Amino acid sequence: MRILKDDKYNSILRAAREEFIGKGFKEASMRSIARRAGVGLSNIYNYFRNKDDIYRAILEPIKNELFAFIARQHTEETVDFNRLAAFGHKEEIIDQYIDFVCKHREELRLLLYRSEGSSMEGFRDTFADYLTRVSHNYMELEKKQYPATRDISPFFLHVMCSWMVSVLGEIVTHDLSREKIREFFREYFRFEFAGWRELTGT
Amino acid sequence: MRILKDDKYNSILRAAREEFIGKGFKEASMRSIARRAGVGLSNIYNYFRNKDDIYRAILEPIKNELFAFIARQHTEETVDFNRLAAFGHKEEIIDQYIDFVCKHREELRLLLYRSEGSSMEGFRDTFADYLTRVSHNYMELEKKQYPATRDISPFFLHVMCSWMVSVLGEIVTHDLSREKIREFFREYFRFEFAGWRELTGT
Amino acid sequence: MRILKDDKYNSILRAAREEFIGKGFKEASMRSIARRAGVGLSNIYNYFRNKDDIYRAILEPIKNELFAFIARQHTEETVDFNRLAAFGHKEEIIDQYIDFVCKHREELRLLLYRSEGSSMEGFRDTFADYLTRVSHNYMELEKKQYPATRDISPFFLHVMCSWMVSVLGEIVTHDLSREKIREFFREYFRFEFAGWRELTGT
Amino acid sequence: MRILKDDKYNSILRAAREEFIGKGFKEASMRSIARRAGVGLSNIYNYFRNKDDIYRAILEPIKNELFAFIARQHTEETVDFNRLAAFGHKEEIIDQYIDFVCKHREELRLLLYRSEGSSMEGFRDTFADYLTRVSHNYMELEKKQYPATRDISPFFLHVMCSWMVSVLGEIVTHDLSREKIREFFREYFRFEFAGWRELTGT
DNA sequence: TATGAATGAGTCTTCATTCAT
DNA sequence: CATGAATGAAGACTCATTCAT
Repeated sequence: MRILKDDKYNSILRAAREEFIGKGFKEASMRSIARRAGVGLSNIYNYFRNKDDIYRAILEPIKNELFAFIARQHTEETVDFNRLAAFGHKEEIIDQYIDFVCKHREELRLLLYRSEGSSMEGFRDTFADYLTRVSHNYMELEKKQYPATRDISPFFLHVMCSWMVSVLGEIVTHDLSREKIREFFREYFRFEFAGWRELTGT
Repeated sequence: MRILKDDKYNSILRAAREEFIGKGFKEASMRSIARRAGVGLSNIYNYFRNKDDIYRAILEPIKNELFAFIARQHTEETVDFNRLAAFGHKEEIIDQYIDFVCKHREELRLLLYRSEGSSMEGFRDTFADYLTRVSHNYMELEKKQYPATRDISPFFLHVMCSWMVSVLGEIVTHDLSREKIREFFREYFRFEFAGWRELTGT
Repeated sequence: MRILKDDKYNSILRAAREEFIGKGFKEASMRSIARRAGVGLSNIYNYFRNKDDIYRAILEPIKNELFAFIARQHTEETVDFNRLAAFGHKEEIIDQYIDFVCKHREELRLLLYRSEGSSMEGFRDTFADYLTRVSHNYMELEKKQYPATRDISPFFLHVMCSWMVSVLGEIVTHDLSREKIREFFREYFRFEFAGWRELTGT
Repeated sequence: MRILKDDKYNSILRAAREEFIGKGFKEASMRSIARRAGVGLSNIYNYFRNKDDIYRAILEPIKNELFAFIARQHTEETVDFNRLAAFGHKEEIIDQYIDFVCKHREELRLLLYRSEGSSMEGFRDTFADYLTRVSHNYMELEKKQYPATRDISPFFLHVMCSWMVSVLGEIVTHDLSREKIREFFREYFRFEFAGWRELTGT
């Protein structure tokens, strides 16, 4: 029974994933999910409360993983003026990121662009806000160490972060090889670092 | 009759605008538009062919204006190595842009993020591609004049342009005052210019 | 004005003919007719009372011509025992018939098979009944002259006549050359005549 | 539940039958069927996929029975030159046929004349073609045994078969008693047989 | 746990016709 | 004579969810 239950649960989840990825949240249909999963439509409601519940069950883990990854980058090391540059060159970190992105390309696309109508709608903003908060903290710390660092406006910081989000969006939208992504990141970090120095005067 | 007709036409358009802005294309309902406009549902179809037709009637002008604005920036002046910087500082141009953005904030948000299901879906990409094409041409010209200019990868250029799109998105999403926007642009252009010089080696 | 009016009248008629032939009565749409005719939709109602009115304007003449043709065959000559056979061989009559059929193939198809919903629906029956009545009269006369002629049941007569209708239907449905039609009639008359003699004992 | 389900299923089917018979396929409305059946409109779609599906559920069995009957007549006996005549006189076979026709009068009328718009449209042709094919095979066999048999044109054969179809149509259209039908068949077979001999020279 | 039945509001679009001008 | 606007009902079908069993 336990096993059977898990089986169904998972097959519903798998079916829903396919359906959502294929059609986006709004267009996805419970009927169709049930059909794909080989489960009675109403039986789905024994496993999930509603459509949105399934959606979250699929995307929340990825969202958490993503957030956790970001958090880790900004906490596990001591603040370092050259961190940003360093970050750009630390291949292992980039590799982890690329791994993650490639593994969840489709879910991320879903999350970023096709969540309208669900409780995850506005994820782009949520994510950008999260990045902004984290970055802001980071900059505060940095400023304590290097008081000469010039301020940048909160909104610009926000736009920078939403840029990162859109960068993520572009990557998952285009089918780039890992090598291409790595190349891109190199350009990206050089570009960003230069701009950053210009603004902060460091 | 003429006047009456225009009245209804406009009230339908206004009602539809509100509805679309409030719910996005997919969620907007013809019934609701009719109710808002104080018009018989079927009568709408004497003015517009279908839902999408109304949608386009609202957004196509804005889209065209936007594209025209971009095109104008890239054609009416001779190629100039310092153009980008110059562009960044030409207050009048920025002012025009800000005017436009502030005037059509809501429509642009609609266009960028809530057009799924309509014939305008994928506008973010369409716009980014358009920018990419225009920018690519511009860089070709520049390279002819300054052969030393280093190449940047097409994908990076694409990401840069999709950044501009997301910048636009951020601006219309947050309720910034004109002054805030202007401030932002100043930072933006300095940042971008610095990054650009780093990459192109100029 | 008169001329102008006739122009419109005729162009509506022509447009309607195309529409009806293309879609049948039910599926044909007034809007579409108006569009084809280059006439305002509501203006049609200045020339015709309603959809059905147009339909009749197109098909009644053909129907009348057809009925008149039948009537002529059965009245203009004195009753003659060998008439049927004779009829079968009188090439000129057959030719007239073929002319008529070929000229109005499409209208006849419309009339016979696609009039559902109009006041002409049930034309197959109407026509068969008409033929039955005419034939019945004819047989009465014949019986007066040749009292030995055996009776055939009214229903059989009716079926015979509805056969003629379906023969007409088959001809207009298949794109037969005039020669093929003529050949067919020869077989048809021989067959029919033989059967007829068997039943009437003549 | 099983019983309940069957109840609803059948009441939908019954309601649909009435509706279709009353209005023909095109004019029948799902709303109206639901009303007649005392069922929620959308609930119908738990039993049938769509309008056409219901239509087929009603008519396919009758169609199959009809085709099967024809096939049986033409296969279960050895070819026999006098078969046709024999067929005409074999009362039991005619009786079966009459039974079938009387039992499904209304469905047959529906099938033959009011199926436009459904997947059964063109049944008259389908049926006539089927008869033609079967008859053609039969004649081939006969010709092998009696090489002297003269040919008749394919189109004439086709018309003969479509005559049978229209005979069927006439029978189901008029409310004849079984006795009347039987009488009619006697005449019909004598007539047909005589014509046939005339043409084939046998 | 599983199911099939049920619900009721919802979708966009088309229709023939009438009315006021 | 001509028009565009207006009407109101109708079309088939889908939706996420709940209920009884």
